[in-house]
Amino acid sequence: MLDIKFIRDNVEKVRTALKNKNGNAENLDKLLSLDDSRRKLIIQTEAYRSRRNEITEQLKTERDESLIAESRKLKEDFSRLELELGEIEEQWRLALDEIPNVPADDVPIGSDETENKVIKQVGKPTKFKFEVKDHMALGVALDVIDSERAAKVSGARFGYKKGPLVLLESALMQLVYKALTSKEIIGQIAREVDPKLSDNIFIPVLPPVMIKPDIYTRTGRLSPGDADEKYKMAKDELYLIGSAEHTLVAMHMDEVLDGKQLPLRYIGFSTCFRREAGSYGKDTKGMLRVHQFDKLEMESFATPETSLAEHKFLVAVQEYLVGQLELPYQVVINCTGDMGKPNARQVDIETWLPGQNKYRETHSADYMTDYQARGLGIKYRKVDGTTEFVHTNDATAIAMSRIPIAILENNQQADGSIVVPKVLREFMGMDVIKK
RNA sequence: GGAGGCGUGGCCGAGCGGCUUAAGGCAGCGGAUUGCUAAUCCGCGGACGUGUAAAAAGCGUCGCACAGGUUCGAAUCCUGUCGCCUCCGCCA
Repeated sequence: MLDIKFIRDNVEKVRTALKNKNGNAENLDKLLSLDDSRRKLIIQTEAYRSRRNEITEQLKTERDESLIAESRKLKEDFSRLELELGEIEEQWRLALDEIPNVPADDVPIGSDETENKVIKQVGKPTKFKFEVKDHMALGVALDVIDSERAAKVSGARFGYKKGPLVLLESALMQLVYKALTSKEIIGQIAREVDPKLSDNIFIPVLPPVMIKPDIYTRTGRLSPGDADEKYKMAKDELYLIGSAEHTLVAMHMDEVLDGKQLPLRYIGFSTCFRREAGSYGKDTKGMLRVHQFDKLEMESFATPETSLAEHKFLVAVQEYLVGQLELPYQVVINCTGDMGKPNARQVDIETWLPGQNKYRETHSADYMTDYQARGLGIKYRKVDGTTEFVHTNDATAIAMSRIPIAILENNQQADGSIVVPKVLREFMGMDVIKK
């Protein structure tokens, strides 16, 4: 959430942000009116409490029936006020949660993904001397993808991945762990972004894949509007996470971190669950958009001074990984209408998919400033001894259904076999995937 | 799922109806003192409201897992919820 004081002092800025992010401007007016009521009620209830405390203080030394009567009377009167305050504060809180983060200055203004801006292209779309197949045609022929049986067992948008494809995913994981826990590699990538940036390695984490509703809300990732996108366990009041980010960022909630250990970087692996409720008819064939996939996600807690550089660093790590795999890609800065509610800035990496003859999103990097940290109560102790909210960043390292698809499609041969990227061969124990 | 125990500030830990303004200690930060370091002494630590151009000071309210209740008054008593620990049961 945003700081209410910031909202009060920057109403027009927040209003513009809300409009640019396709939010409802009425939410802000509602919040401001609730904020006004809330403050008035606080002043009233505090006056009552102050008087009650005075009475209590006097009654410490001697019993006085008239004071006791006054205190009783006060309680009757102000219990009604407190009830009202409680209701207003609840609505105030909900309204505050609905206000999105303010986009960074360089974020393009636009209403949907068509207005995202390509800021960089690396490599060229792969050329073939034969007719290109998509990952489903390749995967079925190689007997490494089976979505028909998955449909019988679990429904649409699921898949069985088999054989060398499983080894390929395992190899990708090992590549990520090896790179992200290497001081040399991380240090080098960091220095190229900003010479002052830390070379702290990423700590591997296997986080829970279920999360409590209130914690989910506090991450800024569960609004009434996007609840439809989440799977919920009916009996247990738990959601299945859509990304390891959700339980990684919440790992340090209500904590005060030691400023000296920042940036605190994690690489989390988890299965991700998405209902894809609003995507009927999109990417219906194949494994590009599925209900369940595995993903390695980077999460970083940094100081406000370094967080933007940290965001750019995470994009650089993504580029390093895609570069290692020798896949053609482009870097896109998302426009205001196509970024998440908690984001101040969002950069996507789109990898070339020959089967679709298009660049498709394989990575996303989210710069949240203190928006999530405020909701989750994550602070750090500064050198002067005071505390402040940390800034959070998250970014995809490798998303499993999509990068293997890119490898299958970009590295296909005329005979339907797949050349394994050089960096994965040692982990996979094979150079070519063939029937 | 059953039985018992326990949740106090960044950490440890006392308090078990008003003497608490949450003792004391550790760590951190600021200051004083000091050839340096160390030691010692003093002060500060959260949230909200008010205050301010903005801050700060000051003032007030809250804050002892969370939510209610009893009481003139609750960290302390009562109820519910959550979490952790021990044992039993189940289980990869």
